[in-house]
Amino acid sequence: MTRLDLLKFMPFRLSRLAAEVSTALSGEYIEQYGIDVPQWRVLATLGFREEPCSAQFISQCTRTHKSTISRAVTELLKHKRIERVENEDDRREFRLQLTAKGTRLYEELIPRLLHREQDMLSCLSARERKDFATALGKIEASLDLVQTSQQAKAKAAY
Amino acid sequence: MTRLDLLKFMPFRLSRLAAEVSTALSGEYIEQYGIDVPQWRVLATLGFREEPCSAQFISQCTRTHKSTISRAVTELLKHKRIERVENEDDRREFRLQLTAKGTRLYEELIPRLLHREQDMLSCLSARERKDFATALGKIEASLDLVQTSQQAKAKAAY
DNA sequence: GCTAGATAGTTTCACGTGCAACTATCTAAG
DNA sequence: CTTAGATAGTTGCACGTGAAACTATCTAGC
Repeated sequence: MTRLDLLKFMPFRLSRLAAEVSTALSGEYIEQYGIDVPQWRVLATLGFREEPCSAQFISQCTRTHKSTISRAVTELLKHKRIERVENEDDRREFRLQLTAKGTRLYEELIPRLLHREQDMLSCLSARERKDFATALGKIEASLDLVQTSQQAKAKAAY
Repeated sequence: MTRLDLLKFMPFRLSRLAAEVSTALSGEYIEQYGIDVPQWRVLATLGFREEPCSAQFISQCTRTHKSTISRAVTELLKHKRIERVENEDDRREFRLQLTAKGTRLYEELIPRLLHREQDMLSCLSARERKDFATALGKIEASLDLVQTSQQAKAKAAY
């Protein structure tokens, strides 16, 4: 009889680890500002890029369902952390960007989160960290998860 | 201004990868039998161990909320894939075990899932796979995620 | 042997999310 | 110009999940 140790089964380990990491992060910092994971993803995308982005673009970049992004955007708008700019060329689409308030929030959040990430990886040597990231990249690629911003733009454009 | 590329941020990558792997697995095989992830976790735990386990034990092993396990157990019982054995020593607790039907299901599922896992990791060399698993183990350990069956038993016992 | 607190498991409730339907707008074909 | 189909974004709905309350049972202290 073939058996399977769940604790050594990669899908389970990934799921467990992702859940733990996510709650560790959102619990300590994100929740503090009353923003949840989807809102954080919107902020992170807008903060990282220079140009304003459409909701569609954010949805594809972050691989988050458009309705989830829509609700996150609504919430961020309500708290004036982002703002919408009408797109003259296509009035279905809105360009989103951080407000001054949103930028401050972003700049407060980033160092903390990066620090947390480093904390989490501090159990690995520099070499191990690099290899781990590379392996992750290969798996992502094989699952067709690698969405470059170029591809997203291309997709968004079509 | 410090920036953060979400696509290179480990927590995001883990979350995305875990979600993708999970749906790939559950979509193709688990859904086929009408069992969801929590039910699969119960089956996997019961199938892997020889002795019947309590719901509590499964909850701790799989790090899944006890109410979720409770619902999964109810569903599995309904379809006669597992059965309950009264515990004479402690009548609050029920011991769970696979039925013959459940065992057949388990034995059908395991090879497929293991194959899927290998598929997923086929983009890595043997060495890379080993290193990846080791790194994952270190991160799990640093987050105190490593729940050995011994610890679970100890916890369950107290 | 009673009582207070702990524990196993269930159930209720609130909430976040994906899907599908919907509105508004754009584009291409005739 | 009109119409059919595509696309951006929103909303209603169904569902799964975690927290907390609840029931039944166990254990320790008196």
